[in-house]
Formats: sequence, structure tokens, C-alpha cells
Amino acid sequence: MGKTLREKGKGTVKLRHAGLRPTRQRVELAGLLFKSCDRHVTAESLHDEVTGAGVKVSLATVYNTLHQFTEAGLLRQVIVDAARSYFDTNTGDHQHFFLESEGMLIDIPGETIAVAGVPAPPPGLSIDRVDVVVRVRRT
Amino acid sequence: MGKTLREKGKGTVKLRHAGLRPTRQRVELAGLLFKSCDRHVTAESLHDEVTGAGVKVSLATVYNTLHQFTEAGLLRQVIVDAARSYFDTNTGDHQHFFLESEGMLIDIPGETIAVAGVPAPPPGLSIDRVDVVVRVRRT
DNA sequence: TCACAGTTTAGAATCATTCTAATCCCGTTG
DNA sequence: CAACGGGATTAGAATGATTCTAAACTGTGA
Repeated sequence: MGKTLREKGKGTVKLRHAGLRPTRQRVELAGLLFKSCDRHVTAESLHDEVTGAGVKVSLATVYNTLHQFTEAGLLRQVIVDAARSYFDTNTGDHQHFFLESEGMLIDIPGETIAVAGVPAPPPGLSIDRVDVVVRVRRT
Repeated sequence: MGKTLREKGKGTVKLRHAGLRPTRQRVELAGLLFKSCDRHVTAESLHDEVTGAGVKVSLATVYNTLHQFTEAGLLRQVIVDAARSYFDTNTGDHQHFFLESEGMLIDIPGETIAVAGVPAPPPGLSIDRVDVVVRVRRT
């Protein structure tokens, strides 16, 4: 009961802190994304999910929101498939297994994998991030 | 002069060996792709290039050919950008620097980088390939 | 040379994603 | 608490890369 009132501020605070106005749509999407940990979604899958939950949010807003959350550091975009973009709720240092046939991503903790020998980038360039994708297939 | 006759078979043999009928278009594209080493092209860029060389090849054929060459093991597809696919003429073990702002890929020799600690994939899955992308930006 | 299976191609179609312009609503102000 | 102002949402159009389709074309073996 007090639940609604008491928890109302949760996602709201998170969004405010990120400089995003806590609108109904953003609160709903944040609720789905950050309720459980380490989720991997596509715009389409998240839209289906929020729609399935009986909440009306346009696909355009899902795209906008995913990008805004990404810019705000709440999500990380994962590029592993030419066909679609994934967004990961785990923004920490980690890598992925990718099962292309099923569009499935599995986290690999950052401490697990070590990439050694990355050469210095050409003059005028600096390293932004090192991504490792372990592509797997059904045996 | 004998050049045309003598060299005619080069790309042709390569294509035949790959199980691909050496058509005018495939020979032209293979010529551009494999004349110099370690090239990174997109369908669009290769189409512009072949067209600029005065050869008439449709964009659809460029796409078909890139995929056929990839399946035949002559090319490797590189997925680093959500917007477009790159194809790499270097099919050996190596990784990449990627300068997103300019759509530029730079090879990193395979021996240079070492990825340690890749965990065993979940049951029923086996590792296909480990890709490392070092994302860089202008300083 | 003939015939046919594999190729090419123009243009339509598709798919994910972005844009547009109108409408809506969050938060502040009076 | 109503009005307001600017950011947010949205339906639908637009875009851009890629794929598909159906028809025309061309290597290649006989």
C-alpha cells in the first residue's frame, strides 16, 4: 500500500540525477530495465515488453529513451550484430558471449578476461574502450 | 600486351578454387579487393570504387559478391558499427582499431594482442571466434 | 553452337532506425 | 490551483542500408 507512495521516488530520483525529466514513459522503461540486473534489450524487445505490460509507449520513445539513457551512462550500447543494436544495463567493465543464431548476449565479468598487448593507437588517436566479443554457436 | 592474356587466369583461378564462377563482375571486384593487402570496404565504398573505375556493376551484385566471398573464406565481415558492415580482405587472425567518427578500421596483427581468461562457454555452446575491437577517437 | 543453371540487375520491398510536426504534460510561476 | 513554457511523446512519414524478385544475361559443358 504505502508501496506506491514510498517507492515512487526511486526511479524518479535516478532519472533526475541523470538530468532526465521523470516522465511516465521514462519511469516505466527504467522500471523494467533496472528492476533486475544485467539485462540485454533491443528497442523492439523492450517495446514489446512494455507494451505487453499494458503500458502504452511508442517505439520512437523507446528509441529516444534508450539513447538518452545511454548518453546519461545508465546503459551501454553493444554492437555485435549488423541487424540490430543491443543495450546492456550493466555499464561496468565486462565483455560478452554472443550467440548470433538466437540474438542472445551473456555477460563475462570484466576481471575474468584480460586483453594484453594492445598497441599504442596511431598518433592523434586515443583509446576509448576495448570491446571483446566471444562469438559462440550451438554445438 | 601478353599481360592481359597471361594475368587473366589469376583472379579467375582464385574464384574457381572458391567454387565461384569467374564472371566479369566477380573478377573485377576481386581484382580491386585483392590487388593490395588488408583492405577494409563497405558495399557502398566498393561500389563507388568499381564504378569510378569505369566498370558497371550493380550495388546488388556488390552485396551478393561480398557475401559470397565471405562465405568462401576470401573475406571476413567486421561488425563494429551499427550503421554499416565492413568487409576485410585480411582473413587471418587479427583484431582492429576502429575510429568511428571516420568509419576507419586499422588492423592489429593477431600475435600482438592476447586475450586471456576467456571462460568456457555455457553448456551446448562452443566458441566460434573472439573479436577484439579497440575503439579510438581523435585526441 | 546450344541449352541451361548460375548470375546480374533494376527496381521494389524490407527492416531497423530516425525525423517531423503536432500534441501533450511536467514543473514552475503567479 | 490555473496558466504557461519548453521539454517529451507520438503517429506516421522518411531514411538508409540491405535484401528480394522476376526478368534478362552469360559462362560452360556437351
